[in-house]
Amino acid sequence: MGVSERRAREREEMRSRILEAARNLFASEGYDAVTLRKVADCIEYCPATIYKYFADKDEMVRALCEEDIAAMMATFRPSMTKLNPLERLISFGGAYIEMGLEQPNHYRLMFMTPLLPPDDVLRAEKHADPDSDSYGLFRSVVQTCIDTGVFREELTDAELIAQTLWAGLHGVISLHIALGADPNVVWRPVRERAQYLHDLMLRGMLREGVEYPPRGIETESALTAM
Amino acid sequence: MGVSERRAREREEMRSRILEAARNLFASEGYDAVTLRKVADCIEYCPATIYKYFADKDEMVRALCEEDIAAMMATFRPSMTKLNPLERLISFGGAYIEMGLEQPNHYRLMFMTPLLPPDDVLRAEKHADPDSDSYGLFRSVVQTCIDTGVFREELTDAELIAQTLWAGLHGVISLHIALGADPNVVWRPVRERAQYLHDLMLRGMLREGVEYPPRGIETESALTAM
DNA sequence: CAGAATAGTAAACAGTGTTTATCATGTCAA
DNA sequence: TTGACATGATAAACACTGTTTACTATTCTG
Repeated sequence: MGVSERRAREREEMRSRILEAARNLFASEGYDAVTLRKVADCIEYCPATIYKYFADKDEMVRALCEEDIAAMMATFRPSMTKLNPLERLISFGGAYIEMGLEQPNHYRLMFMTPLLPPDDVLRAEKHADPDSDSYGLFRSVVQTCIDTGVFREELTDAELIAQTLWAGLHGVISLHIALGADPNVVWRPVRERAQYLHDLMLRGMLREGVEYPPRGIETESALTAM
Repeated sequence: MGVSERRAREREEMRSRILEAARNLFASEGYDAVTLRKVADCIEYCPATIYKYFADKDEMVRALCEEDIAAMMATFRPSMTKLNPLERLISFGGAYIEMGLEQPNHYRLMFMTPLLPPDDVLRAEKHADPDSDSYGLFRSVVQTCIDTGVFREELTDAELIAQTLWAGLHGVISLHIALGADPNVVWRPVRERAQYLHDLMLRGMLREGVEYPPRGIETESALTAM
């Protein structure tokens, strides 16, 4: 009965071939540049064939995005064990920033584009997978910081803290992606702004007596990811 | 020679009629719902006519957005004179948050969508107009705060401060617009998060001894705008 | 070996933003 | 007043989208 396994494998290979054809287009030119006809031409199949592997264009590009982002965040995981909770948090933020700046098209689709009303029950289960649930991982790091007394006494809501830190970094990244080329604003360097806001938020949250680690930690982990 | 004035006026009226037809569609259903054929049907003209008044769809919708956003921000201006610099800053932030939450489609187009390479020289001059340059106004409020000793001594760069505060608030708003309906995140109420991050940033910037004003100021000005 | 399931395709469908060629009309100088 | 001209408006087409349908082969399976 090895035939069904082979079929599944061939199917997976075809799926990957489609995604790889779309990947270059998307990463370099964005969502609109990914045309089903272009992708089909690239792999020498007809456009309708793609619908045998993906429900629609959006599902295809989102699958590709999730793969790539999960892969980038995965390269960051090993360094987590070597650091203390606060360093882990800082390092995670740094990796997130680099990810957004290096893959703006990915970032734009995943974090700056509202997803259609799901009406699809399969999505919810898919995200339960901790590898692709970066937010869940981030929140658990925040929880660890709370448990080890990193934050001020009154800060007990991991969701609020995680969402606030996320929003801050997301603001710098997304504003840079959307308006970074706007000539009407004299932008300060985006990494400096990200660093400054990151520091500002964390210092405002730290319990008195907890020392803020020197910079360089998140830079190292970002370098290993490149 | 009143004929050319009348012509210009008629042209402006027609322009307004187009924009008003597009406004409802856009505000309630977003960019993609604004179809040139729908707009044309609505005003009982043919689609090609719109091109006599706007270069393309993007210019049309952006013109509409700028008008509406400038109008919302304008309702906020009068209250500025009554407040001290720090209160003004806080009030401005509050108005910005309300604007983003009340007009998500406007916000999305103007602050979450990269503008095409301008290659158009007219745009630069247009934005010199201080009424539509909300960022310039905001930065000037920041500068006043610097000049009156609101911020810590080392904070002397109005651009950096303005861009950082903007990024923070933008992060909360844009993340809410893009992923606020994501069932995989247990979101805390968006206004509370905006308030918290706003406070967090400002408190981290305040000079020692400067007291942080109580809440309620920005709520009042937001109410007058409704 | 018959039948079901699947991969793949050509062609069409229903939209989109945009351009072109053409017509009508109101303006203005000769 | 008339002829030239600019302008507003249009019908029709263009060049694309994403997507669906009807129809082939091919391959596996009971």
